[in-house]
Amino acid sequence: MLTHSTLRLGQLELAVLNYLWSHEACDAKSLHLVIGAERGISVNTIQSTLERLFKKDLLSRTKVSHAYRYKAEVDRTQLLTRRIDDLTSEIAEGQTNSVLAAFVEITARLDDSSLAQLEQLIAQRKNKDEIT
Amino acid sequence: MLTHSTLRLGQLELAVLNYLWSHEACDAKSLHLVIGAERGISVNTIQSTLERLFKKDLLSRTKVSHAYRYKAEVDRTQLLTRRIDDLTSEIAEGQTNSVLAAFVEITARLDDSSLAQLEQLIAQRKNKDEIT
DNA sequence: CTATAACTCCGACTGTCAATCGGTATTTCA
DNA sequence: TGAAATACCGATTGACAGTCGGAGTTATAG
Repeated sequence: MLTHSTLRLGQLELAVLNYLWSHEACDAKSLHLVIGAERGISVNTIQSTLERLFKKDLLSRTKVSHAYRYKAEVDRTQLLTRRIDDLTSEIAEGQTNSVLAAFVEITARLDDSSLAQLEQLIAQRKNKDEIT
Repeated sequence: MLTHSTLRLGQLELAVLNYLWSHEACDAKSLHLVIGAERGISVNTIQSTLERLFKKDLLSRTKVSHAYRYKAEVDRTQLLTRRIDDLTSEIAEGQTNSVLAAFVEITARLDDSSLAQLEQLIAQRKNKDEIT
């Protein structure tokens, strides 16, 4: 019994998501032009990948004429949060101190501007909590 | 061509790691007693899993009599850091701001003091840079 | 209104990898 | 030296992403 409830994403799925995170809604055909053609894969492969991501609720779609236009339903931060949450339950088993230690480890490698950005994000968050 | 350079770990591999993170070095037999028996799997399965983790450099081993004793070679924080780094390159493509936002999001949910703790660590870091 | 082009959807096949375990080789110790 | 314990190899299964062909459906041109 292999119950992998954890969200798994392949290379092509990630490429699609990454593209849609910085571009407008696309149909399979135009996505094939920008990420499929250079890989030498068919439009159908892009199509299947889009459907899979749709079924995973990571994309939404609307029919325009006779083609679907796909759009990212979750953003980078949401997906990262979800994946890190998965890691937390898998690896840290609820022990939060290891998670924090990893965050510190990673932030320690950042440059000054990123560090300042992080400070600002924290300040925003603290502010929001106080208001609510 | 499916080049999944990303480190992937199954349920049993994680169970083994989690156990070894909080216990002394073990051989396959004793590990089977604590995590294998309840799952109704054979000692050989534990053995294979240990070997796989060893090949992945996540465990080290020393021969004691005619059995290997396995010990975790990386700790929770190191593995978390590595996996989050993987996510960063997969999902964030080097853009750190989304990663930082996810950190803040997760940290904020932990408990009241964690966010302040993270903030303090950043302040220390910035201070250290100014001195150097 | 119909034929064709475009698109969707389903199913099949492949490759990868964790899980699983049997069988054989090897090692230790009585 | 032989029996018991252990390691190692190989085969099998199951899950899932990637891949694409073909059948079915829809839209638009003529």
